Amino acid sequence: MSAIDKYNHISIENKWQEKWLKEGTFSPNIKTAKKPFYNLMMFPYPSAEGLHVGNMYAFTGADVYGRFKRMNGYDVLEPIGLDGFGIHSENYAIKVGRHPKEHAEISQKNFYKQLHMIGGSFDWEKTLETYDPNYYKWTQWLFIQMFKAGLAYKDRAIVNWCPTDKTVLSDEQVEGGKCERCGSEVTKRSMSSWFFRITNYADRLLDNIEEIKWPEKIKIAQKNWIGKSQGMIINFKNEDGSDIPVFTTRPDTLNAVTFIATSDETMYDEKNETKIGEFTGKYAINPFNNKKVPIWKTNYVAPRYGTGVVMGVPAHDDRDMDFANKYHLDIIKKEPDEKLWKLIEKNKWGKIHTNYHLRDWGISRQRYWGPPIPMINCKDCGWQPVPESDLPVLLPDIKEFKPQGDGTSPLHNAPESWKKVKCPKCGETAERELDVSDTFLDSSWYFLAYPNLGTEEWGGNESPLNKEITKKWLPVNTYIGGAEHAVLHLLYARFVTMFLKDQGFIDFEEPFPFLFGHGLIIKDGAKMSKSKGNVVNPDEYINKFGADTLRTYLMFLGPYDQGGDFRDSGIEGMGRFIQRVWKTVNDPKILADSDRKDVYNKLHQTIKKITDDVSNFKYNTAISALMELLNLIQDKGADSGVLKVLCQMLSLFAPHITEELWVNVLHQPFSIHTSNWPEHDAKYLKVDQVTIVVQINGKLRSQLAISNSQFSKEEIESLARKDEKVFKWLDGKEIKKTIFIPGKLINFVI
RNA sequence: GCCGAGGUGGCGAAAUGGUAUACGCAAAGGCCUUAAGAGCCUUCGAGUGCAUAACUCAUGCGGGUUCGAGUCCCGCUCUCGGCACCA
Repeated sequence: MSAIDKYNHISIENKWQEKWLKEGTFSPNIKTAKKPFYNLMMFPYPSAEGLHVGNMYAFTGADVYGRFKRMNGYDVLEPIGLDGFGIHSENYAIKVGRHPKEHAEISQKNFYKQLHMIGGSFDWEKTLETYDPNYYKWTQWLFIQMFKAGLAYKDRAIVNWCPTDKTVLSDEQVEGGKCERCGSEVTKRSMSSWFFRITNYADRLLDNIEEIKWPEKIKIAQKNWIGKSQGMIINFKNEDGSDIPVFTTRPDTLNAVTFIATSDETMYDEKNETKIGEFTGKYAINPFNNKKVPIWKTNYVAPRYGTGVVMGVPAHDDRDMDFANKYHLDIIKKEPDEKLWKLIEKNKWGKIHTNYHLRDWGISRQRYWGPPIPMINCKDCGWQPVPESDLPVLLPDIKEFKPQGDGTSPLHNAPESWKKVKCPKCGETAERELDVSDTFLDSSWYFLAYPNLGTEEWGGNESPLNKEITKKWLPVNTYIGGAEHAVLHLLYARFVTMFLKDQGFIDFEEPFPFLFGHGLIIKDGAKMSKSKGNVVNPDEYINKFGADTLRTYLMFLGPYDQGGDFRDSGIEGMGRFIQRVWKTVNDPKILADSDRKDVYNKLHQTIKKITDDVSNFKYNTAISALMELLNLIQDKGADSGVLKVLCQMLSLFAPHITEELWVNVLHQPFSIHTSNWPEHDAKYLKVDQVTIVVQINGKLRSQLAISNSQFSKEEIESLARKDEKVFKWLDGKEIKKTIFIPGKLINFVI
């Protein structure tokens, strides 16, 4: 390598990160931006170990896109912050014996340090943390708006209870009967909790799915979760004449009902496929034919779906059939009758009803590390919201913050002076709500906050949203994240956005019209997990190879929407590529007179390909095109114009080394990241030397090198027939048909 | 069970219905070096073959459409994700 030094990533990456920060290179002017483009990656929660390579994969893929838009003339806002409130952070703090507040400070420092190291084009003037009182003031404000609109209510209900985290969970936070955070078996408990009426928005949440550009699988997951099903509620009669309402999507099978199955909260088991039942000794009367059918208590009817009672139709439902077989109940084989629908309505035996799987969002958490729910209970006036001018309700700094386990919140340990408060309505002594709100409420609106940080509104009391700025920057242009939030964050954020629109605070109702779901990074063919000991820590690799190499490698692994397999040997190869770029651009010999024509053709093909690929998030093929270009440059030489464009294209993936080359080797004005994205010149794409493929019956038999791609079918055919290899195949055979595709191939059918 | 994404060299992967295996990794041989490392050059789907001649066979399996199928259609199968007694 002689005269040219090996690239030293440590000093150079640091140097440019500091320079970008100092110059505000990636901080658009929120007020005056002409072409605003909001490029957002899903909010990270700072985990115990710090930034995970999976986070880095997500952020880098989003960052590449943001850089591309910036170089195409957009004022790109790419903010980052921490979703640091919540059970996850709190549990870790408990584990290491720290107060959550103290732990948050430590992990914030570490997380932001790592986020600097990965070289994202973040706007460091626009960071936020959900545990910052300036932020959760508005989370509490949002709760109050919900309450004022009649969409927040407190009710005693059967709720999901996680015995390990010692708190209530929403339906969305229960996955296959287990807590989505800690994996413990979730139990049921009757408790008084706050709920948001997300079910009021079920139809809009469902209908709008058609209009948003999201990955199909995420859209389907939301549709299934909302679970709209149309049917009827039919009233069977008890023997005393009272109603037994039954929800069914198959009223046309009312003529084949042989029993009634009721749910039982204590018997119900989501995973148990063995049907258990108990005859109640009572009978119900079918309104259609006045037939008496037995009423059974069962474990297979979901208590919180429909009316919690099902009409048993063994002939048309496998579950009912299993049950009837087990307990020797009647089976009536009758054809379904469409006319029954009308008959039921006409005779008022029942009415048309739409049922949803979606249920109201349980917001209360019996934990410490969250925003206190801003409500006050007065024995005379009932529940009253905290006056908005009194927000935020600060989370009291208490020593006994651990979850209690008896269903009460740790805020019971707060001083009386905090718990007792004057009723905002009558002024008498009243009590604060002691639960905190769900972490997912914090993250349901954070994207609205970033552009509004620092505005007059943000510092005021009316609403955190400046109308003009919000209109300018929102909705989010590209939202990038994993599919694991399909029915959690993504559903809540849509709901909250719709609500704020209805309240007149914003004028759009879909927060993320475009969502790109990236794939999952695995290690050596297996999912990363602590127990397997194969978790990739990005710091190690950044120290060893540099952020540029790691970023480019992650984007090269495979298609961005499919994820990829992280292998140590692979990243070494990418390290070699980055070193080769350094060496090539620094090499004075590369500028020597050379076969420029081939290089220019390749360059312009590459510009076109990379522009197309990056527009479509096909980063892996964009990088391979850059490798091909570099290979050709090494082979044939290049002028500085070619080298500049090479650096610009690579800068999306490897921002530091390319800045260094741009400024200090190619002597271009700072910064490469705000330079204009290159455009391809069509004249270089016209290839004057083409290869025509000659096929016999669709099989490749020969190739013709042709200097003019405009040759006619006749000219090509005669050239092909003269070809020795082709002649051998055609000799003595009758040509039935000739297929010709200009500039590409000719196929003789014999 | 339902829904979604997939199955291509030793490996990660690429291919608007038109040259399958680009790009990279690993491997082998060579150059350089006192040596090692780094770097550079060459080879690299399987088979027959002296061959860098020619041919045959290969994109999970079986059919089909087409001059031509990894790509489109039908039927299987396996893997990975998500949902699930939702009536």
